[in-house]
Amino acid sequence: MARGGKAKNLRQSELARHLANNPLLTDEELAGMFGVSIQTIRLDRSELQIPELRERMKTALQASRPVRSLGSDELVGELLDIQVGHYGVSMLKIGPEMSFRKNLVARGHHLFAQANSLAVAVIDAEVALTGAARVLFKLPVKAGDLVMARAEVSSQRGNKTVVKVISRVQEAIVFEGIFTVFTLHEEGNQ
Amino acid sequence: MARGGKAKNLRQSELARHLANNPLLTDEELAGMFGVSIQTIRLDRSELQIPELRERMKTALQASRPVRSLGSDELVGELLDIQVGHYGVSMLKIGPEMSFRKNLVARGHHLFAQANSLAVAVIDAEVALTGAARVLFKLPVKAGDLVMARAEVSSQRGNKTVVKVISRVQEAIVFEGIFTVFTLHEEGNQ
DNA sequence: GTTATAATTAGTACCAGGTACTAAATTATT
DNA sequence: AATAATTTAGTACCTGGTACTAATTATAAC
Repeated sequence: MARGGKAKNLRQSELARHLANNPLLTDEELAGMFGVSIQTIRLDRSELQIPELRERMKTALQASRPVRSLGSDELVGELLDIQVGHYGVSMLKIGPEMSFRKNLVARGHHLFAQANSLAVAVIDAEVALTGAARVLFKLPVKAGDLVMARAEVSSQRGNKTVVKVISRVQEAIVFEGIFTVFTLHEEGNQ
Repeated sequence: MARGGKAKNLRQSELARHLANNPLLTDEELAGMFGVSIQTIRLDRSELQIPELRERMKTALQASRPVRSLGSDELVGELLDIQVGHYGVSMLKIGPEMSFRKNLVARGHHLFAQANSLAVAVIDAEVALTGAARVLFKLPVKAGDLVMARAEVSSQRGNKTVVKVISRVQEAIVFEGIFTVFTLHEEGNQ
């Protein structure tokens, strides 16, 4: 091949795609997949500014840890301020992985998760569970946005607490929710 | 040191703790931290059956990926059946990482995410966004449970569609939601 | 068909972070 | 002092690279 370099471009974009999906692929494996030499893969990577395996693993690990986008952790987002029993504030940075691919609008359940976990965190009890919620997605949130959620306990009777959460992106209200949370005193299972 | 080996035991348990918190530490760094030689660290690791850096990174990455408990994918759960515009069914297996550590009860937003993403998937449009939702968490769901969500389009006027979602664990209704979803025709950004 | 250039492949020296092994030195215990 | 546990040293080898130089092959343009 020469000047055109269509095969090269195609291979490189495929390569970038593969590595984005699976950062654990070695140059040798990639060379096998594309039927080219290891050196070619290394040239491709250097042209595409894609670092080596170990670096990719590191960044992939770091990306998967600190943001705690959703899933394993108790709180979704970063807790900025809290006064248990009264209010709490958390911040969530919307990443592209939290958004629809087509338009990069954040998927609703991420905003819900931030608000829900904040509402539960604000409750002054060992164990608290959401019993009901009413939510409004007032404006679309886009990847890159920083969502600030503020939860306030608005009433508390017995084991039933109502928490209001308002989430903003730069002053604009993007989400509102009213969460009814029930507290359980230990052994709160069934 | 000899028979007792208190210093050794202490160092080894500390080492295990450190590596659990941060799998990226090299033997050299660990040797520095504990003031011993690299060889000692390697002996410790082999006695503790702790693999080398690269392996640790791999397993840490895999642990953070495959479940996709929430985040990157378009649909939360596994799509079992769908008739776009009418109904959809999805299944979600609740893992311990989706639950509160204290009582292994699933955190509400996972059920919400399953229902929300299913409601959006069921809509017959390029782009659909949740505008509002009313949800009820009727029974606690525990780690290990298989949640079946069924979404049905209950009304459609203009760009506004109402979808009802009912989630069950073995016949028992654990979640109900009414989602108001708005469709956008391309370029649906702002 | 020849030629200039792009693209690919080969080869070498070097590096980090290891494994696996052998052997020596150190330290604690009795 | 003798013995056993522990630690350190040293060597050969491995993977998955970087960085560099040089040779080879393909292709478009003339």
